[in-house]
Amino acid sequence: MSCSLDILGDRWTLLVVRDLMLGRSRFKDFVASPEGIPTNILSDRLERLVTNGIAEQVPLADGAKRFGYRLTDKGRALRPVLESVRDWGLAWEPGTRVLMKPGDA
Amino acid sequence: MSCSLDILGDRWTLLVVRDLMLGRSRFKDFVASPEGIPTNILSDRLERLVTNGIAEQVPLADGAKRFGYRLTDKGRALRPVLESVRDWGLAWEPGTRVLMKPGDA
DNA sequence: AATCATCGCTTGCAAAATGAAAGCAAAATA
DNA sequence: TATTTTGCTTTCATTTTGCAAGCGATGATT
Repeated sequence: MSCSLDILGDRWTLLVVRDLMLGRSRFKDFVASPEGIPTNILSDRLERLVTNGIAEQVPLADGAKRFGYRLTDKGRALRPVLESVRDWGLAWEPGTRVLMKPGDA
Repeated sequence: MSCSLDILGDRWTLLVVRDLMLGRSRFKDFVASPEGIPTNILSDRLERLVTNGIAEQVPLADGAKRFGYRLTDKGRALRPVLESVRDWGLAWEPGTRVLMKPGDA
């Protein structure tokens, strides 16, 4: 648990993972999410996700020079964590709404 | 998710919840956990857990003047979160060991 | 081809959170 | 009563956060 929380234990990391799980892959998409992550934090979190093997960089389109981000298997394995956090919020925190639906990506 | 992470999204909160789930209730017990939480942080986290309705204070023994902490229903509802985080760590982070076993408390 | 807007960051800086250590009064223990 | 333990609080240096501005490279437009 402690090791997991060294990686996941902050306000932003799991939100980025959620966006990745929803299929978003580009910097601007993460920035556009309703929570409004600061760009320097996003840079740092993406870098950490990559170094921790949770996400990886991929070329965006054929021959494009930009890159996007995508979850690895290790990253996709976080789905139960995201779902349990979401479900707990829905059940116990009033005014919580769903951004990630059960069947996504 | 964002609302949940406002409460749970840091390195220590879920570790304290885990200790509570294991039945620990006293300040010194949380301090004695192997992760070594600083006492000022522990104070702050216990206070937040109480104000967020995840834990509550209870008299320790009959007529004692000390108080301990205990999970509320809302706090106990975090079990799936703890378990999914633990399971992910076990599966994907090498060198992770189990402190909280499936059948506890 | 030239211009312009967008993208994916980085930098600077103030404010907040963290962590180590020491201190301390009330409670428990001897 | 004397001593130790407990449950914190305080202090302060360091790190992290968050906002804003800036900036070169890419992509789109004309």
